[in-house]
Amino acid sequence: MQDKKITINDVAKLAGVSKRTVSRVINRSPLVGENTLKKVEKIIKEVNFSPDKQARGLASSRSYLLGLIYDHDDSLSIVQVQQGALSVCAQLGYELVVHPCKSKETDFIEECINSINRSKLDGVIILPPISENKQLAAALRAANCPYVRIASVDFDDKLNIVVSDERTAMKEMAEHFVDLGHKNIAFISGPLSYRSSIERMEGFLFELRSANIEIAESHILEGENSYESGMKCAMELLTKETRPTAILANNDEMATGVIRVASDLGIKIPEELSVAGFDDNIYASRIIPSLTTIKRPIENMAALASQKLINKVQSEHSAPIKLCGEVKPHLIIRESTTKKST
Amino acid sequence: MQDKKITINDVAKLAGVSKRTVSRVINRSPLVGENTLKKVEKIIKEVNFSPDKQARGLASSRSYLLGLIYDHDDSLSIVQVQQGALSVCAQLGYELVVHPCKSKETDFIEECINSINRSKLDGVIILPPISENKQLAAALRAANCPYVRIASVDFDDKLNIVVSDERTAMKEMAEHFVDLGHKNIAFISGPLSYRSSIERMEGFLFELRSANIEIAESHILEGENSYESGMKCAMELLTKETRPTAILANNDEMATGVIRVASDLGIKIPEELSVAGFDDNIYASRIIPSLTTIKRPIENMAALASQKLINKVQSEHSAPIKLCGEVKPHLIIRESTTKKST
DNA sequence: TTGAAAGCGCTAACAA
DNA sequence: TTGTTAGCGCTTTCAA
Repeated sequence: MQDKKITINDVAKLAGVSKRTVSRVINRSPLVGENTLKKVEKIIKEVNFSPDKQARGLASSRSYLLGLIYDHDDSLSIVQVQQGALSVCAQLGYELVVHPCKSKETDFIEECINSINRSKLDGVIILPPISENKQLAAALRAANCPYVRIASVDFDDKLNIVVSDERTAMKEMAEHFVDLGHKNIAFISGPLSYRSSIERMEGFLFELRSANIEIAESHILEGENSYESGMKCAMELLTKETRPTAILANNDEMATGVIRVASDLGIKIPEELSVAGFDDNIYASRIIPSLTTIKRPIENMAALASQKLINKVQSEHSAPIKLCGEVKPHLIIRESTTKKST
Repeated sequence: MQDKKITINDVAKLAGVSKRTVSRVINRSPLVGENTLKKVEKIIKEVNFSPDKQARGLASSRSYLLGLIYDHDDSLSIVQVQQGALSVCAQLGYELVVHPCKSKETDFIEECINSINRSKLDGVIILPPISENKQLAAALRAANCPYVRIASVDFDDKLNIVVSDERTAMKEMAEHFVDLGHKNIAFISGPLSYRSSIERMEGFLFELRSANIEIAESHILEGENSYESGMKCAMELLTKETRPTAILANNDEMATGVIRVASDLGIKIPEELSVAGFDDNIYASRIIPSLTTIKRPIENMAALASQKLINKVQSEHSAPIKLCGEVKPHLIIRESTTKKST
């Protein structure tokens, strides 16, 4: 901790160049002679110099802070997301600031923007479902705050969004249901105001139709993506005269609610009822029966989003950014689904 | 967003005072005349001025950034913790930076300290179990970085720690087991290198002894707090000749593992086996059967920790800090425990 | 109780 | 390709 007081001036002196040159080296400016570059870099290493973020920020009006905006109700996978984002941030000298917000309150956008301004965040990553919020995106643009949205559909400039193809993933799920011989299928959608809900639903229904299976309208319920909502919808579905033999829920939370209700009603899963979800949240593999679901590679998506964001933020400066993995969701088959009983 | 450029100079001019005076107002210095104070505060409100954190930080070598240090393996309740901390941070103008770390890697402490220095964090909150790490605390002290630890025992200066009385909570649990008539009880502890594991175990065993119940040594297993570890221990316990009628695990994760194994072995919970955990994590109420457990008010603890930390950071400056609620853990009885079958 | 001036450590014009 | 000179917006000596 001794070396904390080393400043750009010290480096400049030691290297026998000007401050400005050191600054150029730090910022990877191309306008530095090979020799000077080497000399300066050597000194920097030797004295273990790292530039002061605040000073840098004050001078260049950047903060090296990235924000993570998400709805605080819907934060189950937030840990993985943070991990993914951090893996990139740490590498590139950015810090991650968390900002859960309450999308139900009317002034949440204003509140977000204020907070961003106060901390001068260089940019933000927005998680679903508020990543779909148009007003938020517009406000961000107005405030001149770069953002990257994580979403399931391509509703923004390529540079502003990381998408996972949930529609196709849902087809896999539908195939799985078909393979198992289910015909009397029910679906609990997410709120239809979300594009992702529509995507998932359409992907599922479309593929089912290709297999000549049509879900009765009464077997499609609009849920709210919560456990409680899953229970409510399940109760409705499972007390019908002709009960479905398989239920797909828009997410694992709701699927968990379905399993709960089925259990309470004495309906055996998967023997009498197949249930599946979406997300592969932490508990999907641990509940009993373990849940067939679709894994969303949310950690990778967050990493990718960070990369995109930092690229934008650094625009002119060149930054060597490693690209990271796949963002394709895929089916995971577990205990909660099985062949339709005959 | 218009008002972004307003600086302390503008305010000073408008109020007809010097920069320095405005600064005093901002920092709640007592050396300001009543009238001046009012005048300046009025202007500040009018023009919606808020001081620039970076400039402030650069000048005063503070960052208004607090760090949250936790082991990235053990991050299930991290969301609540963040919430609690943020509720306080936001109020007092601090931002929260997340820092998961890998306590298993040898240089994790160095890595932490580096990261703290780089971002000039004003202080950090350390979550269990690494809150118990002595070397980490020592390194923090050496680096002159204020910290507050969240823990289950009082092993540091009052100002540096927020404790929840887990020992007493465990007594409640023991009473519950006794009330249910269990005598053949097993316990899966956490790693015994953790003080919290010891606390919980001793609290439990002690109270049991008061009721003249002694757990056989073979019925006390040391787990690792993970789901998998819970399964492993459960397998051992449930395949013994005389199987326990009740199992308490050191946390919900392990309890979930126990439930899984019992289910696989065809042992009915709670009829044939009572199971309980500790933490009341997100899923404790949702698994089947729902889990009897002890709720740790982790959100409140985090809020309290933030308050303590900010108090330390601001030492001389007076800061109006609302105190927040209880940090007493308590028993929650759900489906997974019941009377010993006769 | 207040103010003037000198930085905090860096980047950004503008020259050279 | 490099250096000089100003600041960024605030806090902090030190005087008044």
